[in-house]
Amino acid sequence: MIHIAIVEDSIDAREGFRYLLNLDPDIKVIQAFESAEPLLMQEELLNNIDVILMDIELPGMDGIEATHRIRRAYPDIDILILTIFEEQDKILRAIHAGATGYVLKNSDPTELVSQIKSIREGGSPISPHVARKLLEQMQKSNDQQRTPEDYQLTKREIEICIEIINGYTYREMAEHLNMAGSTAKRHILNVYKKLGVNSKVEFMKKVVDEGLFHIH
Amino acid sequence: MIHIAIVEDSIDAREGFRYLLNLDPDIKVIQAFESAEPLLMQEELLNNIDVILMDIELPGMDGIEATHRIRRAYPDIDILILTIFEEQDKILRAIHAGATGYVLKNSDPTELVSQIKSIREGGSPISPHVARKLLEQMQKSNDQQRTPEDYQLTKREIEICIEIINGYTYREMAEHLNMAGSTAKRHILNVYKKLGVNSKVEFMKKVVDEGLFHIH
DNA sequence: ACGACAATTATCCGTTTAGATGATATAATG
DNA sequence: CATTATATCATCTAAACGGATAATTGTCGT
Repeated sequence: MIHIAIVEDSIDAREGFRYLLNLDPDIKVIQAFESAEPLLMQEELLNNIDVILMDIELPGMDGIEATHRIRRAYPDIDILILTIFEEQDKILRAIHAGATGYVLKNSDPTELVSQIKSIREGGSPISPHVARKLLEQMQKSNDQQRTPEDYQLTKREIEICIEIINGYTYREMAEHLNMAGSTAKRHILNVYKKLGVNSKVEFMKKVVDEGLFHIH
Repeated sequence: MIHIAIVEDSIDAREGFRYLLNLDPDIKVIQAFESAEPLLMQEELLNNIDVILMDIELPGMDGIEATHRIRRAYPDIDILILTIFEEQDKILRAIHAGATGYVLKNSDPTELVSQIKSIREGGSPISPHVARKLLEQMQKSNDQQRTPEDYQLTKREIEICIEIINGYTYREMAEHLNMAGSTAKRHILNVYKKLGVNSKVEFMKKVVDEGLFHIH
């Protein structure tokens, strides 16, 4: 039996979902809310539900913020975003807030039950248009990735780059790599020329922008 | 009419998909291949198909590499990965290679037609288990994000931080913000104390690591 | 053998930083 | 009212940095 709470400000949608879901013998809608705050205060309820259907636009706290708070306090609850919004911005924020799925309200409502069941089986239902936005986001960030080879950095220069990224001074990196400070500097300046930058900070920026060297 | 090519090494699966898809009046399977290389050489074919169903494990070039090459040369072709693999690694590589969708072979085969049609309508069908892996990936990297507020940076200090990130010197940022260079410095050093760093480079590293300030 | 490049070191110069110290003014807090 | 935090400016020092120039060594390919 899957226990469900609904947070949805439109009474029609709210009661529609409640009715639809209760038709399934494996699902029980415990309570439906028109805003997030009342749900957040029901501690004993939150300890006994499995899935929350969450709208984004709500009076008071929005569904993304609510998702964030609930997931932090009750990591076992799965939250399925159910909304009309398909802006990349909202989608990403919802996912970062910890949403388990993101379904558009214009989807086939009869599929909602199978989507909820799929959540309990370890899946994350995502409407195709939402998924497209996600993929585009992931592909975009990967578009103009560069590598040290693209700039024809030499072995030694690459070592130096890593030292810079780790915040060392000329002297320190020279010690680590067994060379004179002046040599370390020579290499760095060559790297600057090759990358077209003029300082460590610009260098760092370029490294981050282009994903040169995988930091962390 | 949606024109389709299939790349799938198992003859049973290949002919099964071909049969299944040809049942739909809006879909026509132009050709089915058992490996990627023959498809890549059919230039005139590639100029006339809309969607490719692509397996990952193939004799010779794998489906991910094939996806990469096709997408680079024919960006208008949508590629739907259709595979048994649900490892995060393969999923991510396929997406970075430019896949438009990623469906598991154990999905309901009768849904394949609607998934292909959803692609042509700008969607990206993704099996729920695959989507879960994607969301987990996106959420993981977002775990220990910090904000300027977490370090109680003041308005002025935040302005200074942005100047640093943009690579300006004390003097330059002082001009931009209408203050003396010494004041700019004063602020920076305060920021360093609050963040626990000792130089611009360490500052940059922290900003990158913790996602303080959204660069770009 | 020659040239091109990588790697190494050094020196000089002016600028920029980090760090310390001190001072003033204003707003918020207790 | 006293205290604290913020914002402002100045001065000083030592270290680090960016830029230019020059020289030596080894390797690789032509």
